[in-house]
Amino acid sequence: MNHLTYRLRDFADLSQSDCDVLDRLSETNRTVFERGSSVVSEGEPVENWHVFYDGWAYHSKQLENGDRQIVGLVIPGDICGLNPAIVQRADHTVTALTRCEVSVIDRKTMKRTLETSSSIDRAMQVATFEIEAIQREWTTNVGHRNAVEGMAHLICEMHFRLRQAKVIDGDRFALPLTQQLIGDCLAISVVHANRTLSELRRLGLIAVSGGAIIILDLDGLYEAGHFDPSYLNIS
Amino acid sequence: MNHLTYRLRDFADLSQSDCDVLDRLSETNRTVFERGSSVVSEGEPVENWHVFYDGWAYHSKQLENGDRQIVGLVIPGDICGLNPAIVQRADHTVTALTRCEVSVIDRKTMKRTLETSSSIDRAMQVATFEIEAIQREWTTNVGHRNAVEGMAHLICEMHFRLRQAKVIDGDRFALPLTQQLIGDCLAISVVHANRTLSELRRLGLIAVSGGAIIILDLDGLYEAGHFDPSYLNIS
DNA sequence: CGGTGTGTTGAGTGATGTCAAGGAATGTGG
DNA sequence: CCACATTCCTTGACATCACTCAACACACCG
Repeated sequence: MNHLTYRLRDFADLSQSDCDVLDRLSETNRTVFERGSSVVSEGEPVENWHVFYDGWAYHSKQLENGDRQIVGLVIPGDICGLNPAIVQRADHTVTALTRCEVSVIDRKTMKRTLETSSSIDRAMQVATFEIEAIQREWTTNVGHRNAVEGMAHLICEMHFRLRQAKVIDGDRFALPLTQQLIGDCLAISVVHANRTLSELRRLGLIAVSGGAIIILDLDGLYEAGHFDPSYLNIS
Repeated sequence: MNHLTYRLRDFADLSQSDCDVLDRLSETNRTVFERGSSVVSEGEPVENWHVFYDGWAYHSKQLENGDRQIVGLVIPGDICGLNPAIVQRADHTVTALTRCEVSVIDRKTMKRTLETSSSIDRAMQVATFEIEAIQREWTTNVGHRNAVEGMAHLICEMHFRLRQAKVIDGDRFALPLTQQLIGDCLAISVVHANRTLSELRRLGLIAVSGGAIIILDLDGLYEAGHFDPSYLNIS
């Protein structure tokens, strides 16, 4: 069983044959997207499903003044929420943060698969709803929390999701985001992102080393970010 | 055909029998929620589908410090996005802004209906994705736009959705939100919401009269809010 | 007719943005 | 292995948007 299938098992009870189907599905049409390249572009037709076998990406919306709001992060094993059966034109862009291996599954194949297995269908729906719940939390994070709280919350979320997805198992993880991009997640300027990160270090909550975040005080970080992971366990 | 069914026809091709089914569905179990009452409460199990035949509501998340972020507005004919087939516990609260007539449809009945008609199934999925797209736009609105832009955007969105849903047909509509609640949508304080509203009036974009918004200059308002409705037409 | 929720306005404060400059890290071609 | 470019990080000074506190006006309602 590959790790994508493994991941989707968290979302629904999958039979052995479901798992085989998913394994095959994720291994065909494996496409590589280099760091910085667009997987889906705002305004363009959505033709295929994109399932991230490996690599990170971000969902962003472009603003008039050149700013960019990041509306979601994709980690290995995530599906990209844009459902080509429903969405005609993408309302946002998906960009690879690292080199990504993506299973590009065309609409029809996926349709047939979902019709054949209600468990897989359910797993995809649950995954979609998790994205939705995360989105609501982000609105809250960006809106009502200050920079320190928001950044602590973001780090907690990524740590939790990475552990849940079994991508990591300790309190250290690579975060392939520049401070500019972190700022775009939280809707703060680069300069302020930098100061806020320093503040979290000063508080002894995290350390940073070569693009990796080391969580020094998880409880403290949860508290600082008012992080409550229940939104990540909706089903 | 009742107006709820009429609304869902925007989302999928519904046959006459689909419409009949929906009519019957929305007319059974019609429950009234008085202004201020909770339709769904954060943390509690989600047992039923809620389809708003009439009335406004808001989705909100409670914060530690007593603040509240409104993460979405429900207008007549909307479904409440919480899908009881997927979501076990609500990650947010849904509260009636006006007296609401809600069709409360239990999970099993809906399941049977969705299995019977793929068009209805599709309509519900499209409605769900529209909510998701709106949510992304709100994250952007709250994050990267200042108070004037954000408020202009919010008014544009509601005006557009109300027209799309055929709830109104002119440039005037009742907005059953106090300035406190408007502030909670945009993540600004009441005081600032008040000043921002005055600013929009001063700019000659809108007028306010007894809880109703009158749009004086729609193009100007679109521009002020950088409003582009394409996210509301995803399918 | 007083109470309660809502809207309005002023004054002072704080968080975050902008601009600017330089330093560290990383990659590339010679 | 070095020279250089580029990207990213860091820090300081100053500006601004939005917040808080506070007071009062207004309207609806029992």
